[in-house]
Amino acid sequence: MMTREEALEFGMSFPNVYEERPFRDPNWQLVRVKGSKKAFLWIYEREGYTNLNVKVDPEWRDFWRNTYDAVIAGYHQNKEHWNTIILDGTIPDKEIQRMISESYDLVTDSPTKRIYEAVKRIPQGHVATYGKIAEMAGNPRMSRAVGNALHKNPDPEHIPCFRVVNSKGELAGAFAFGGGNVQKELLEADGVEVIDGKVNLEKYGI
DNA sequence: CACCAGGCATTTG
DNA sequence: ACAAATGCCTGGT
Repeated sequence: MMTREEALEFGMSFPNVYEERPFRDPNWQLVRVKGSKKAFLWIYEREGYTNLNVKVDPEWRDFWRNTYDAVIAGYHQNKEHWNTIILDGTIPDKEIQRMISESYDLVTDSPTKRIYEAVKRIPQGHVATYGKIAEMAGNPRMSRAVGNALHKNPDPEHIPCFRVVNSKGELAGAFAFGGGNVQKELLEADGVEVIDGKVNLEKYGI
């Protein structure tokens, strides 16, 4: 059964988080995301059990509450978006970890993040247009935001923005990718033909 | 407030 | 008929 210490350790294992006890009552402990300061895991003792508050998609909220007796509406929080997990040993640790992970995903969710996730989903040997990425990220009309997001790609190692081209199949200018032919070389290494600074969207688009 | 590695519908020439 | 220019959309910095 998961203990208070293990729950905290799991919460702290996510990127960009910190722990805090912002209330008068030191029993209440929060794990928050740096920057936004949004909390995704609350830890406290109540009625002899360690409780966890986690954010939950309203669509799944009742699923969890119905599946486990030890999951109830968020104590001391907005019942629409929060659940409380009572650590009484009746829920498998894996399921608790899943709820905490989903809570983290919810508070770190943003159009920018979805854009990066969409870019990661472009298969090797294929390309996507800015508009396509916008659509995959949830809003077909935010293609401009896609360009902005890719401009400051925080993790080129895992976010293959070289697979993104404009609606005509043209590559980005020399100002991007730190060199004139870098994107072309990356695409060719990927198995994508580049002719005249363009790729054939019929053939390589997704 | 004014930028952007875009895209679309619409207007202009 | 066509290409080019314009305006607005979008979201994050």
